[in-house]
Amino acid sequence: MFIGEYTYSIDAKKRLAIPAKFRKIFGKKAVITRGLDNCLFLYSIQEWKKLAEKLSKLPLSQADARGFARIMLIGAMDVDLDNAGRILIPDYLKKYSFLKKKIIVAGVFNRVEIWDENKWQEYKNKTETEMGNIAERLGELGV
Amino acid sequence: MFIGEYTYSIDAKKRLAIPAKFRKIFGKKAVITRGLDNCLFLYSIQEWKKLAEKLSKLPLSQADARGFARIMLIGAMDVDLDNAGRILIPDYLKKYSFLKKKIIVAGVFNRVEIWDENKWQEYKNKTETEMGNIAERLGELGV
DNA sequence: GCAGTTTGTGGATAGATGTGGATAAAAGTG
DNA sequence: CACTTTTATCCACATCTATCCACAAACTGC
Repeated sequence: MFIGEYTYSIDAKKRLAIPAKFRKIFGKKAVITRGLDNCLFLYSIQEWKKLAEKLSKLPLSQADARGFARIMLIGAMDVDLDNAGRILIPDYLKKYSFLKKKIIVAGVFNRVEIWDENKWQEYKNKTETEMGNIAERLGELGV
Repeated sequence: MFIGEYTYSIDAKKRLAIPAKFRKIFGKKAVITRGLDNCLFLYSIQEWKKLAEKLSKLPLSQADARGFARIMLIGAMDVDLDNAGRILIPDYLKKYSFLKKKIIVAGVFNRVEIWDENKWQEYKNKTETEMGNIAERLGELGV
């Protein structure tokens, strides 16, 4: 599915390009929503339906599950891709993810993540140090 | 699977040749990712799928697992081999691995490693001096 | 050794891609 | 209702990329 890291910038008309490789999967429409760690998630329509189904089945009684589902569902918005494969990001999502000008667009399996460049660097540094040794983890996975 | 050490250079169009022997295994496509010690790993599609499958089973809700999967997956990129068996290396991976002009391409079991020549020499020197110690450890392991 | 094949390397060219702007339609405002 | 502001659709174009093709060097089997 989606794979790879790309750098784009939001232009004067607030448009953000999606990598050509990803466009072919999305088609003309996609769903954007609040992600984790202050990034945004972009799903294809099919994937979004699957995810929404799962989220709706989370037990209403559990506060944390309910919160998780809320974040994902309430923030969601359907977006169109223009002829050049660009999308418009709603203001409230732009605020949520601190998007400025330089943006990282990254494929992670069944979703695309959208990060402000600074936030991405921050996250990557933090995670790489916390993660300790990649080699050990790979070992645990039997790779 | 992959065996041997080869030297190539990145040409003016940023293309890096893959040894003919390896091409037959890869076919037309491969997946390149951040490796260890500032080298890059090149996997065949089948091998990558195995690895990705394991990563995909890590729970999305746990921050550290999420981080690990992100770093591994977002660092990855699918690459095409042209008719002459050459690939294009994304800029962010070139930076990560300090690739300049002269490149070492080496087969290591189920993956191919890509090193900048200088980094490779550095690593080899370091490792060879530690070799004595490593040998002792292997002895402890009964090898 | 030699003819034919494979391999590494370089370049040409058409098409795709990223980015910006022009214009038209829609929505908001006094 | 007139006017401004925003949004959507379309077009322009420089740059990048994929795909071919060329060719010398190395290798192959005979």
